[in-house]
Amino acid sequence: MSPRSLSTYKDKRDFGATPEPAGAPKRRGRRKDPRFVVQEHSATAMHWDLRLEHDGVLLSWAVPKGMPMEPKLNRMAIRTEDHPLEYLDFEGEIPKGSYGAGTMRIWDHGTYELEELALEDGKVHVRFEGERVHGRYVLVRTKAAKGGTGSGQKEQWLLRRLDPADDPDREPMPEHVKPMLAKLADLPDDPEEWAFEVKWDGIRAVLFSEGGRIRIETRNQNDVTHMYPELTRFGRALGSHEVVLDGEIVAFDEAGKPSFQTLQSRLGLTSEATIKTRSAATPVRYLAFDILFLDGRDVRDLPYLERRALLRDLFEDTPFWQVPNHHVGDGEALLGAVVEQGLEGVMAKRLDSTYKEASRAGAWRKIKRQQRQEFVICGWTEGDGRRAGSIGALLLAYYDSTPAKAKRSKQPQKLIYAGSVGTGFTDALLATLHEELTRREVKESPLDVGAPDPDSPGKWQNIRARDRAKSKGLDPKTAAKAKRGLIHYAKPELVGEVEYTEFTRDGTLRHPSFKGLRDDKPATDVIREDA
DNA sequence: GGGATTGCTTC
DNA sequence: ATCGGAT
DNA sequence: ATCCGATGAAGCAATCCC
Repeated sequence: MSPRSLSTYKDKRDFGATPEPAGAPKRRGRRKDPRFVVQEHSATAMHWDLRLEHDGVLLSWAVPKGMPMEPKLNRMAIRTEDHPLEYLDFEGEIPKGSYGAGTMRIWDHGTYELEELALEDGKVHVRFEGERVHGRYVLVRTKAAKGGTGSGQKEQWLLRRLDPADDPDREPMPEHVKPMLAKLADLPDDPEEWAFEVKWDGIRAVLFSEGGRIRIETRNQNDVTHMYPELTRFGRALGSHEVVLDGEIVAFDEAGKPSFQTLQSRLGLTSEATIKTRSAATPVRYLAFDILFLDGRDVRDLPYLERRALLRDLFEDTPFWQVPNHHVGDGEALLGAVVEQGLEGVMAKRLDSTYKEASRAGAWRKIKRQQRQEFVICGWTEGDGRRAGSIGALLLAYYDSTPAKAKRSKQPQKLIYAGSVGTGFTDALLATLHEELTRREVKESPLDVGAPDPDSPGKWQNIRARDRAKSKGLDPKTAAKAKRGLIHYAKPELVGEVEYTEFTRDGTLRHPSFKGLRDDKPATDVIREDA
């Protein structure tokens, strides 16, 4: 790489195809201070190009993560070929197939003062006077590159800011965030104090973006960035902004409805190939509903509405990332629409609330569209831990037809398994249930369809018994046997009311919770009511 | 190789 | 996820 | 207000096992 010659620059380009300037080395004008430019270059990989006017050309480095804005932070910089001076003003689209194809935008420009320039020694000290960058910086060639052989090898440098950050109040971006939580509740009585959003049935995801690159964490701070390649380009859309967003990763079914079930084929993937095919078959969308950090400012202390305003202006919606709407005041209308469309529910957020990490204290509420109906109790699983000797969960079922219909069609009623419920009872109720069910215990399963079958494997067997068996030192085989004894059946006489969100594809209840025994309805009248 | 089981994560 | 109970 | 430990369904990955 020889300075003052643009041969490398020209060799790499076809000036019939690219809008980039052809240029030639120029003699220094009367200009006092040399100029510099930082261009944001969305090419194969997002990066920034730093160029310094010197000796009739632009000395150039590609900086993958952009200009460091605070001291002590090293950013990698790859020395690239000198560019012509005209490139100081270049902005535009480099067409596909050309060298450096992609969008080039001027991120900052200005003048700089040269304090030291020793390219041979791998050392450049400058003081930038730009719009975004001002201060002293140093570029140092790394030892690794120095020892490298061959002139064609790219030189690796480090770019570092020497002066304190321009903004003394600048805060570091948080590395992890525990998402704020919502309390299950009804619509607030003072709706004018609240904003309402759709509750999206996906997975909670905090998105960090820095230097055009994103990182996505689940609510438990698990890194799932690589599981959603279709979101990678969101980083480019955010450019050099440093941001932390809170939102939801959502998949949509054929009908265009958000569907957790659909999303599930995207969860827990590790194989690169599988991720690729699944992301193509079932792409997800990132719905950003909050912003927690922006360009050196922790905005979690701003009230909800102000955060929403920042968020709305941060990027343009695409099919892959969007800012879903919020509605101030009218929660009932939104809830009505949500129910009508079969969505999961509504979030209510206090207009004046700040973002409180991991807090479920009530500034956010979730109002869920719950289903509830009666089910026949057909048995139970034995409990564990403090439930030992009592009930773990109740086996639930419903009849496929009413007694009248069964009579007309001369088909006997069939009991259909509907999953089990293991929460919602007080200790007292648990005791009552245990007694009532024990009194009705039978050997054979009363279930006709989807019945838990101890002799064939199935997920219904997935009860905590295996854990208990293990803690007793039993081998897995014995544990498997052991758990067969942990299901008890009962005459299908008791009727209980259960709240749930929906039936799964397999016909069992999602998020079931027990609401109480009902004795005002004969068991044989219990049918599925949701469809 | 493939089915069953277990582990872990999401909700 | 939901829930009850303990802290 | 928060935490803890019971419990639910479902999917993928790793391992077990024949």
